[in-house]
Amino acid sequence: MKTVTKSAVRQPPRDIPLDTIRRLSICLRALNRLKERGIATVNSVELAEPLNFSSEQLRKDLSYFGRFGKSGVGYDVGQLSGKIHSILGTDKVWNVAVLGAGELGTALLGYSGFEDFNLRVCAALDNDPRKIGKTINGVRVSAIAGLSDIVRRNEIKAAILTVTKTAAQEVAQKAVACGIKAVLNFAPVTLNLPKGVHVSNMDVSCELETLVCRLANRN
Amino acid sequence: MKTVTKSAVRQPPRDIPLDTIRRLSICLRALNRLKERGIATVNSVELAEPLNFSSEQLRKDLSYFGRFGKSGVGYDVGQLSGKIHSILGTDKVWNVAVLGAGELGTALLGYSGFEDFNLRVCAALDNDPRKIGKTINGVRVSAIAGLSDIVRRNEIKAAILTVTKTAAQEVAQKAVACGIKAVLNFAPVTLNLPKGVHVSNMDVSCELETLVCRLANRN
DNA sequence: TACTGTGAAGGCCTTCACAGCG
DNA sequence: CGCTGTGAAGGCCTTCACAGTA
Repeated sequence: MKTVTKSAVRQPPRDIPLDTIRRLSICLRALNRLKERGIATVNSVELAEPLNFSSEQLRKDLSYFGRFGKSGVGYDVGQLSGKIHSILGTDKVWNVAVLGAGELGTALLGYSGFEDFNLRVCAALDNDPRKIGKTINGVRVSAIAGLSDIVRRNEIKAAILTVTKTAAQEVAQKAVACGIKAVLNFAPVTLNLPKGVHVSNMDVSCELETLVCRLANRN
Repeated sequence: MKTVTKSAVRQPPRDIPLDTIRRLSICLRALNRLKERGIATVNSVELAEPLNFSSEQLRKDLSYFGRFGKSGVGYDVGQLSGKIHSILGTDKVWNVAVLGAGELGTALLGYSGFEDFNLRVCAALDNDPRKIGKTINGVRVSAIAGLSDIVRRNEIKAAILTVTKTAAQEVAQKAVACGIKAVLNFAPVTLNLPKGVHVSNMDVSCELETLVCRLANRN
């Protein structure tokens, strides 16, 4: 017999659109800002519109996971925030490694956006002897050879790849061999990694180019 | 009467999927790598598969703009590269400004991915007096007050926003007032800008969170 | 023969419209 | 009465399947 508490986060019946997860992440961030301002209740229009998506969209996204609102009222900010944390799996801290301690890696070690999601960059790796041993934003830079140990000790499952495009594929493979299951790739190359490893590309030049293309076509 | 040269890049009949443009950008980069290796001909399977999309997809993407291949053979690398350049509007150089000369802005001033698209970061702006006047990667940092002049002199239409989340909205608005028509936003906030201004979000924490979410749900 | 180009089919996500509920 | 939650409709993009071509 299956017992489900009324307010539990429902296990989604089928695959959730990737964009749903993205929108809920953005909502979570917005909810944190509302909390900081001491706002206790919000409805779907007030929440969604400043984030540039529709209230129906938001309600549909949430409906995959349960029923979190009050008819005629809206959502309790703290409660909804908690629910979305459960949905996203950020109710616990996730440790993350930065691979490549160049300028981009350094920037990410000081990035202010991770806190909303309980993401903690706890390791930085590089092969440049001049960087190894240095401490950047409180994180000590280690040789990539030590990755395996660091991954195990900190239970790291995800890495941010900020090495050069020449090194990216090789370092990514090494990371996967060390147990990394998800890679956020900043290098302007397409990684080819085993099935089951999740890759997301932060392709700066490609994204900028897409913007420019729209300008070029005046639309 | 409408005359169209056989090999011209066709004006697309309707709105092109955004992902089509993204895929063609990635193709262009791959074509450049093939050129460097001296490879003259490529077919749709050889081109698309290493980029993790299907050959049908690639052919469909291209078909919005014309017919560029040879049946039974494939595509001429140099020629296709040129066609995609026309499609993307990168057959001329586009100047871009970086708003915020912190670590992330600095990283982007040294980023190696822009060349494939004829994008040139030619200006860096910041309000920190300690940064103004410094030269980073050959680009002099100016005060944001000077943005309007710089935009006009260099015909800049697109900017990369790397200021803090607190300053992002204000700086973006200022940029739009100076004539910027497209913004690549790295700050972890949702910008609200006038209609007609193109915004693309490089949301590092949100994207990393989406990866982690997939791990958390073991799928 | 081998690969391109493309209508048609299919699938997935968003939008609509409204029933349900406090 | 106001706002949520959700089936149904609609639209857009991808995939399929194959006709066309050098």
